[in-house]
Amino acid sequence: MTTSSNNTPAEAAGPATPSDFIRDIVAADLASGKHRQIVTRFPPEPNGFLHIGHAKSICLNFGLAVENGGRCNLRMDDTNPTKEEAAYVESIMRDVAWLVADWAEPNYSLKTKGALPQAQEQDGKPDYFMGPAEAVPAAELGNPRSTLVEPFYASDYFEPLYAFAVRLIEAGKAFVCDLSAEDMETYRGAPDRPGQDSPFRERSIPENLDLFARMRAGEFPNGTRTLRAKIDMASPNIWLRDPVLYRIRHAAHHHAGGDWCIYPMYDFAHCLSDYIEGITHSICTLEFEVHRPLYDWILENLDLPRPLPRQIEFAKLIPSYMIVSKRKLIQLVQDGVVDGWDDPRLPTISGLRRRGVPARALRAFAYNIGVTKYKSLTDIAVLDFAIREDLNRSAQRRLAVLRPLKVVITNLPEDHAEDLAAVNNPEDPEAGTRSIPFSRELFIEQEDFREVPPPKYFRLKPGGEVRLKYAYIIRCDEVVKDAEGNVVELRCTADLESKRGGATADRKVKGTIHWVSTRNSVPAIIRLYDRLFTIPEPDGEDGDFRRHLNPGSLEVVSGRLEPSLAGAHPTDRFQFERLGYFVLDEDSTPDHLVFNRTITLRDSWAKVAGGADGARAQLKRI
RNA sequence: UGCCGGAUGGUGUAACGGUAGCACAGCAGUCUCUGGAACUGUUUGUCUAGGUUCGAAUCCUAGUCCGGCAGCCA
Repeated sequence: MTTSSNNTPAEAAGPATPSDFIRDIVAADLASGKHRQIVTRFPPEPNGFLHIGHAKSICLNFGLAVENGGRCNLRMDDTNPTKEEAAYVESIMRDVAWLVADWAEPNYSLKTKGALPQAQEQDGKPDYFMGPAEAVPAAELGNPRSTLVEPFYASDYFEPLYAFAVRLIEAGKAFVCDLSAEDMETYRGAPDRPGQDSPFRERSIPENLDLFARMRAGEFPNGTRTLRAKIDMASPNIWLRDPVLYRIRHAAHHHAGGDWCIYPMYDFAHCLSDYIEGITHSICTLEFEVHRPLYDWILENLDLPRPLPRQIEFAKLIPSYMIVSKRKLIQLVQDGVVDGWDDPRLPTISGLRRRGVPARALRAFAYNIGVTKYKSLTDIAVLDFAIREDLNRSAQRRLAVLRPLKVVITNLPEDHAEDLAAVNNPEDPEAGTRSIPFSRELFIEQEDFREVPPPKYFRLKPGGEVRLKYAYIIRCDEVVKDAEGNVVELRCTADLESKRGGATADRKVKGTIHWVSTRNSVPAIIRLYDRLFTIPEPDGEDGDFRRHLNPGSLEVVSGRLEPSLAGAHPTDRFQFERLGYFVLDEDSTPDHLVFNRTITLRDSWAKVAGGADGARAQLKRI
C-alpha cells in the first residue's frame, strides 16, 4: 500500500484507489481470470487540442493501467483524412506526457516508430496484432520527434482493416452500395420508423468483392459508393441499419500518406483497432452507447481467434464556466478572442499548463469528480480547490506588489538597508528561509490603503497601524496626493522595536500586508487571468456563447517583485503572499519578467466587504 | 414518443437488503506576522405511487422527469 500510494493521483486527497463502476468491472474481470493483464487506450482524433475533458479520460484510462499493473496505449483515431493534421498529433503527445509524468510512465505505451501490425494466422483465420515498444525512456514519451517511438495509429491498420472487410464480404455480411448520401438517408428511415433495404443489398459476393477492390483502386469518385454491413434495416437501433463501413475519399492522409482513397468509418475502425492492440476495456463516452451493438456485431461476425475487447461508456466531463466543444474552441482561437490554443484562459491542457496548473492537481481533480453514467455539470470550484490544495503545499512564498503605492518610513535614515528573513513555505519547513531587502522607501498594494476605510477594514488607513510582513508595524501619518487628488504616497513612522524578536514584536495589530523595497524590487508584467465566461453553462445549447464572455478575463499590470524572483525558473510556481499563485510565462526574459496568475487565494474579505469593494472583488472573481 | 441510458443535499459522488457517508460550495467559530492555510462545529438529500421484506436508495410493478441516437464525423 505504501508504494502504490505514491502512484495515486490524488495522494492526500482521498483513499488510495478510487471506486466506480468501471473499476468494478475491471476488478471482476481480473478476479474471474477473464484477463491476466488489462490494456486500455486513450484514442483522440488529431483534429484539435486536448482539453480538460480529455484529461478526465486520460486519468481514467491510465489510472486503470496504473492501479492494475496494466498498460494504456495512446492511439490516434485518424480515419478521416480531411479533418486531421499531424500538428495536432504533436500537441497531443506533449499534453499526454505532461499529464502522466511522475505517475503513469511505466504504464504508458507507445509503439516502435514505423512498426505495423503483424499478420498472423490461426486456424485459417487472418489475425493481426500490434504490440507496444519495449522499455521506452520516459523522455521519449512526450517527444513528437522521437526516432524510437510514436503513438499507435488507427491508420496503421488500414491494410488489416481492408482484409477484415473483405472477410465480411466473403461471409455475405457486407455489400457495396451505390446509393447517394441523400438516398441512403431516405432508406434509413427514422428512429420510430423502419428503414428499407438498399436495392444493392443482394449483390453477389463476387460482385461485391470486385467492386470493393475497384473502390480501393480509385476507379470511382467520392461519394459514389460505400461498403455497408448487412445487418437489419428494420432494427430499432439506427446504427444496425446496414451502417456504412467504408467511404470513398480521394485525399491524402497525414500519417498513411497517399496510398488510400477509401477510408474506414469510426465504427468499423475503432472496434478492430482495439482488437488489434489487444485492448481489454475500451472506454468511451455516453454518446457511443447506441453504437455498442455495432461494435460487438463487427467483432463477433469476424470470427476472431483472440479475446474481444469490451466497450464501456461513461459520462464525459462538463465543467462549469468553460467551453469544451471543439468547434467553439476553434472559433475562439481563430477569431482571436484568446491568444492561441494555449491561452491560459482556455480549458485546453496546454492552456492549463501555461496558466501554471500542476499536472498533479489536474489528476486530483479528475479523481475527485468520479466516474458515472450520469451526465452532470461539474462545478469548476472543484478544480480550483485541487489547484489551491496542491500549490499551497508545494509553492514557495514570495512578496510581490501588483499595483504599487509608495510608502516612506520617515523615521528611518535615507540609506537605511537591512535584510529580513522570510519563510519560504510555512507548509513545508524543509523549504527554509530567504532574505528580503528592506529600506526607507517601499511599495505596498494600493488596495491595502483606504483613506476612508469601509467597516471591518483592517489594513492601512490615516492614523492607523498595520504590520509589514516580516518587518515593522507602521503608522500612517500623512497622505500625499497629486493635483487630481489621487493618493501617490504615504508617509509613515515605524515602530522600530516591533520586528520579530523585538520588544514590541508581539503587539497585536489587525492587519499584516505585503510590500517590496522600491530600491531593490524588480519590475514585472503580471497577467491576471480570470474565468473566460460569466455564466455556468456557456457550452449549453443556445449557440450565442460569445455573449457571455467575461470582459475582465485578462488584466495586465506592471508590478514590483522582491529581487529573488529575478532568478525564477520557468517551471517554478510561487505564491505571491496574500494574492495568489503565479508562474513564470514562456514569454518571460531575464530583463523582462512576465508572470501568469494561476489562481487567486481564497478571499473571504471579498465576501465580508460587501458594498462597492466587495462587489468589485466578487466581480473580478466571478 | 422507436431504441438505449440515467435520476441520492446547492453541486458532484458513495452505499451492492442492515445507522444515508465523503468531497466541493455555504454558514458559524478557533487560531494566525498571508482576511491564506490549519482546526472545530453546522444547514440541506434517496423523483413519485404502490408492493415484497423484520428491514428498501438498493428488489418488483406502474408512472414522472432528464439525456443520447436518424454523418459517407469521431
